[in-house]
Amino acid sequence: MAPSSWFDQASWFDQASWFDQANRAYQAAASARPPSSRELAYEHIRELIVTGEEPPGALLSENDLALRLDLSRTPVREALLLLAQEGLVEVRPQRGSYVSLIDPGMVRQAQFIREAIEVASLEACIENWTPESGAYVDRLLDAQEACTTREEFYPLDERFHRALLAIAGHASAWTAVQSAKGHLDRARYLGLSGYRAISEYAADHRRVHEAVASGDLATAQRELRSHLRFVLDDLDRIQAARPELFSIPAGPERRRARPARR
Amino acid sequence: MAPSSWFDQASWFDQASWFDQANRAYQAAASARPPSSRELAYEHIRELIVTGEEPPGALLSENDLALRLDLSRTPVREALLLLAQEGLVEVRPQRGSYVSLIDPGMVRQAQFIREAIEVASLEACIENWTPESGAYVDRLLDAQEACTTREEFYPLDERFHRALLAIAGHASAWTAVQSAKGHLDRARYLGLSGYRAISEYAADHRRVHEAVASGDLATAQRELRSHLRFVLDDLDRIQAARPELFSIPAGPERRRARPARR
DNA sequence: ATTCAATCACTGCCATACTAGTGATGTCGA
DNA sequence: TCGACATCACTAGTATGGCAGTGATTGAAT
Repeated sequence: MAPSSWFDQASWFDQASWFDQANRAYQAAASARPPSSRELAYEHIRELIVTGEEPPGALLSENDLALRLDLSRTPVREALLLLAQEGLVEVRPQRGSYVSLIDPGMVRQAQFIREAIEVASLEACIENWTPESGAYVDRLLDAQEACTTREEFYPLDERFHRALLAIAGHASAWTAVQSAKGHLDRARYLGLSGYRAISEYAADHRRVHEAVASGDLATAQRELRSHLRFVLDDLDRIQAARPELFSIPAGPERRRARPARR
Repeated sequence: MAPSSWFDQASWFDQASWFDQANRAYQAAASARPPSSRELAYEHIRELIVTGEEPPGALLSENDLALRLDLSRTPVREALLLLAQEGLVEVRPQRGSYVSLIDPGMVRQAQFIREAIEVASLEACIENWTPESGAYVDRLLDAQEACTTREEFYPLDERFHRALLAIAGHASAWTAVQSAKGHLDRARYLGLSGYRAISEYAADHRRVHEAVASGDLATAQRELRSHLRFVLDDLDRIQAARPELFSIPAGPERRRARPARR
């Protein structure tokens, strides 16, 4: 196998004739110009949050982040603003910006939105199904089944779900899914040790794929729905294990030690 | 009738015992502190765009807006950033910020997302249905049927859809709906003279209400779906009538005359 | 008349300075 | 010992200035 051949962006777009124009344009625009400081800050901070490196409740000081990223406060601040709109950061005026505590209600909402969009897209997905898209997804699933670590699997997982939307012609709905997904991914990273094996997720994907390929809408919807809902099981376990990360019991706590005076 | 008694925010929240905590908290936080300059700028500019006062393609200069709103560029800039993420503004680095041209694909996506979320919420809506919520919606519909102008109707329309989500326990999904709704509302404002009368929209609402109240999920879904899809018909008519507002044919044009030199 | 390069007014991007608000800490008085 | 209060370090919010990129205008050269 040559795993990188269908893994890298170029081949993805070469083969992806059904990928809609909006997505191409977005990629083109993004690659034409070096990423702005704001984009760098956004990506960096989002990564910190989603992977749990900055856990829920942690203080995200504009000044501190600006120093760490070697930027001025302005782009950092704008990144935090976007993350706040996404719900991953809570800005308390004149007090501080914090990594949002995990609000179980919020996660369920995110789950609801994601499920609503992805399940609803299956109908168009089946209509637009072609041998090419089938072959693409098939290769994606082969790769997933060969994965052993989450780090390998997660990008492919994301690509699978994104591909279904793209095939349905709703690629730009991915933005909405993604902003919901931030909350879900954060829960997944915390529930890491994996109550459910990667192989099972891949098997879920395979079942959805087969149902879509055979035009069985009801089965596809059922399989996708149950696949997406596993996150919620994780959620309960995580909350039982680490209640301090959740918003119900307590307010945010200061995590970072106060820096020494100059 | 005492129209203002169920129209104002206070009574809405007093009666809305099923309204979720997130929403209360949001309202409380919003009312506790006077709105920030950024929020003012955001609301103001969004209003300009959605109502069509600044038509698609219009230049929105940070400097110009800052002068008009008597603010510094920072809050204006941040408002534009949020609007850009929402898709209502297109920022072209070093060139200018423009009111997004109406992208029919984008509107369809917004429609798809909105429909997916609202239709999916009906199931929980029926489960959670109570006499109180029924009575609230009923009064809302009475008020809608008494409306004669769009200005009266639109807020009530929004409240109806929001109430269905709230009853379903998915009130916070409204955020996602709303950001999609910006695009749809813009289309509605342009298609103004109303190919479809307000009374018909109100009648749609009534049918959805009755189906939900009687627990007829399938009918409720069908009615809501067709109700939401009428926007798309408008869309085609508007595009035929005013193609210059759409993104397919041409690039953005300068609308504002260049100011005289000093 | 046409081409092409210099110019320039304008843009958004980023850095920096200043402000007002907040809450913990330390101090003073009972 | 304990409580009220002044202080102060730190926060995000806002204002402003300098920058580099962009594209239309201009005017000279062909």
